[in-house]
Amino acid sequence: MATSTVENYLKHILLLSAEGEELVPMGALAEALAVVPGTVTTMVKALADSGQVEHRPRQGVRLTAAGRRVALNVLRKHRLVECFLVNVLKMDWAAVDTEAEQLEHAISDEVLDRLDALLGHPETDPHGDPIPSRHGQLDSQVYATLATCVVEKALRIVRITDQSAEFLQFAVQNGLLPGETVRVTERNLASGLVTAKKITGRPLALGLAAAGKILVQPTR
Amino acid sequence: MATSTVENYLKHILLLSAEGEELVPMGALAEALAVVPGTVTTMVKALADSGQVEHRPRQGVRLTAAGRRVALNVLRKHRLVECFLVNVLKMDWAAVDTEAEQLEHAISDEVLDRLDALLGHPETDPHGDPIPSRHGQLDSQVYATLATCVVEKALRIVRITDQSAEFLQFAVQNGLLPGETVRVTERNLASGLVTAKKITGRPLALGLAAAGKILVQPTR
DNA sequence: AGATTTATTTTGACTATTCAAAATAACCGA
DNA sequence: TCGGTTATTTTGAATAGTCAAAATAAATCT
Ligand SMILES: [Mn+2]
Ligand SMILES: [Mn+2]
Ligand SMILES: [Mn+2]
Ligand SMILES: [Mn+2]
Repeated sequence: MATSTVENYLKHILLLSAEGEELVPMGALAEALAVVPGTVTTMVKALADSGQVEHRPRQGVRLTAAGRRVALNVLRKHRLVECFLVNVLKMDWAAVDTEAEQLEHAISDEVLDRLDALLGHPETDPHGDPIPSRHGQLDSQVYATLATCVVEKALRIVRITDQSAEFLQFAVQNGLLPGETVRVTERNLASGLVTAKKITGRPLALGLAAAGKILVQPTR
Repeated sequence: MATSTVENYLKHILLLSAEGEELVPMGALAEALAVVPGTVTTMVKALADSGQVEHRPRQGVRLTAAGRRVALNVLRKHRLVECFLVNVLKMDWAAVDTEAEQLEHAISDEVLDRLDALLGHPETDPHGDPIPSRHGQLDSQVYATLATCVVEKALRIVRITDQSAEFLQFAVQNGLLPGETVRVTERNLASGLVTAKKITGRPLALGLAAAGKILVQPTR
């Protein structure tokens, strides 16, 4: 029923509202969807009429329960498709987001379930992003990032939160992949510079913004 | 570039022009696409403007070389996706056409190539329909059907030319699948009745129209 | 408070795709 | 050759989604 435009709006509202409550500003949504703000206002009013979102004029949007259900299903498709593309078709880690952006609207729930089984019910996609369960549960654990973690401690990378091919390529080239172990050796808030080191490797310098996109966890 | 609407128009024109030359009547196209004839006239004129088809007013449409290239690529996607759904995901033979109808517009050429390799470069889809090659070659062999074949001779089913779930379910239930061997024991043009028999099985009666949808080949 | 900047909404217009219904052309039998 | 099907095209209108630019409200800064 929902067009792929509607699915994209709902998915991005979900993604931009980190956990549940918050109102997503219209401008942020416009930027995420690459449309002008006026377009978002128009569409959001339509989505509100169909009961998928709540629109607080001048403040932002938030998903209704119905809208959230749709959004989670689309997100589940997106991430499972990425798993399939990487694990089965051996596609480039950095390229699959673009592919999944289309496929998430084209696969049925039936295909979704079979893909899920084929892949062995994965819990995260290739970038470490959690896959919503078939019943709409989404892991919302908060992780430290290379910009906020303790210094001089070995940490496991769990997730890369930037889907752009450019950033992902940078990550691959420097071995910053989910599962790898790193240690921040230096962090200078003033200069905005973070230095990280993999167990076996030369020190790597990156800016605070980039460091903040790499989520880590204590190694157990 | 081409929207999925455009891709569907081109694909159906290809399908309706059996081999190359013939003009496809506007009405036939309208029926295949499940839109009213006026819509087809409008769209076909637009497709002609963009150089994908040639429109002979009051006579029909035909693909240009450019349009044919697009159509073959979509058809290749459709049929390879069907192979994937049946062979890898073990989906119902009768249901995959509907799924592929969407997926054919969502997968990239890159994914297409990898699927093709994963499947071992199949030559036909699960219904026996030939898969266009990566370079646009489409097998156009003409086969006999249960409505036209010689009587009392063992023949191998090579293809079922009706994508509807209804007909395909009927075919499965009676074991009329590509690869199976059948023999027409009786054919009465006047009554429009054909009786076929599998090696191991009771005689099966079907109408001429249905019989014409089952393509066969001499067993070698 | 008053002026300025910034975010959001409105307005008017455009593209793509579709339908209903009326107009027209082509074909066909008598 | 005329009148009646039948197929196709036209016309007018609708829906979904989008943009540019102007209007407005809210927030921020003297
Ligand atoms: Mn998408
Ligand atoms: Mn991802
Ligand atoms: Mn299609
Ligand atoms: Mn098929």
